[in-house]
Amino acid sequence: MAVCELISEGGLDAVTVARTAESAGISVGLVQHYFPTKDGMLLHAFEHVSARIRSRIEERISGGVEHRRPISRVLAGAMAELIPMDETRRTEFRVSRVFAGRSLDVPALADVDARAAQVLRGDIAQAVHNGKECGEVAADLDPWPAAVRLAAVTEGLSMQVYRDFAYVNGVSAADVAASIIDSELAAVFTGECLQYTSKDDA
Amino acid sequence: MAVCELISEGGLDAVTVARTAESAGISVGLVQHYFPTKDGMLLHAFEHVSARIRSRIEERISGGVEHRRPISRVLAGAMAELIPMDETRRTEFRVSRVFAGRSLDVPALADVDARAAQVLRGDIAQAVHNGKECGEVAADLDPWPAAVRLAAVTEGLSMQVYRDFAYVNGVSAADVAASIIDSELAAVFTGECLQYTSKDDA
DNA sequence: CCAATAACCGTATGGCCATACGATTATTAC
DNA sequence: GTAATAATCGTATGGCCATACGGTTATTGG
Repeated sequence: MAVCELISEGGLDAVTVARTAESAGISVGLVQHYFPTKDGMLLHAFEHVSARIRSRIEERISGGVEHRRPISRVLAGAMAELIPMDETRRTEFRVSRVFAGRSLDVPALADVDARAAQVLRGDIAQAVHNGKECGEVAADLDPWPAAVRLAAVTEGLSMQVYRDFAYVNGVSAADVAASIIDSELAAVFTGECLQYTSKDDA
Repeated sequence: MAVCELISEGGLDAVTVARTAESAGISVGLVQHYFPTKDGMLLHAFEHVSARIRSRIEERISGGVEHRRPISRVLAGAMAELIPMDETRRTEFRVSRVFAGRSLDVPALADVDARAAQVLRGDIAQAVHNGKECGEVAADLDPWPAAVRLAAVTEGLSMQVYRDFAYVNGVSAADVAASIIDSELAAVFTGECLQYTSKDDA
């Protein structure tokens, strides 16, 4: 979608109907034909990128499960998908973050954003749950707080990595991120975080 | 600052020079007198809120250290300061997040954002380092990756909490966040995350 | 073949906004 | 007291943009 291209280059301000039309090689009238209002166009674009990211993640998980790879490895790969470490992921990150920023004021966008986050946590929780049946995860672990934790650390890391792309003393930010994700997964899977699960039940 | 008020109500689009002037009870000409350009005004506002948040965090840390409270408790309090759990923190979160969104396209804002993140990590790392001297932290722990991890989890949690303010089956999002922060701190302080520190050195 | 529907175009317009600008009043410095 | 500097105002303007609108060409269904 042309909108995403414009956003990634110059942010939401760069997205005018005229420019979008030009960038897509069509006329202003036509984009109006498809999207009577600009807000609708933006909403559609946001849904579009959310869906794409989501399907990548889900493919990665289901693919890994099919190949009987250990759940922790599968999740590590899926979460790494969200870290902006190469230029492609970086632009994707930028686009969804711009929309997320706008979500703070536009309820329709906030919906998409919230739903995306919810789905991600759901997928993670599902994977953790599967891990139980394979004996990879402690049986008394509540998958939901675990999923919140994993989703949070991934999202937070993605921003740290985005800001400081090249990192301290030679170690790349992406490597640090991967290591942190690994150790988070280990923590969750060895049941180290049971402590707050039980605390919640109190 | 009137700008922040407008942002928190209607996002950056709601911030026009005229409205800002009105909201501040002055004339358009006067705001021009102080900020020849609108971008400058925005930049100033962003610096303003960044500095305020930062000073709150730093006070909290230095205050805790003075009272000889355990570092892990001090850090937990400082990090909780960043979680949007009440209405005040929520609007503050919204404002800084709106600016962060714009940072993706405006280098000047990106600078402020990156610097703020850097300072936060620095403060955390310093606290962790102090914990060593008190024997609270394993001596061979590199404070920097630990700080990255803690900053990331805090930032990620703040967004999860913001999106789903009221949370699943009666447990408030803020409680979950606090528990997760606690367990993160425990993990870092017991040296559980040494694994990625050593991996980095390899 | 022909209507109706969809794809597609270009221009016009009314609104909003950042900034420019000149004027007016307070404050300070000498 | 006066000149210079700062604070303050109101209006004008030129630009950009979303949307409206009327027209033209394809596509399709019967």
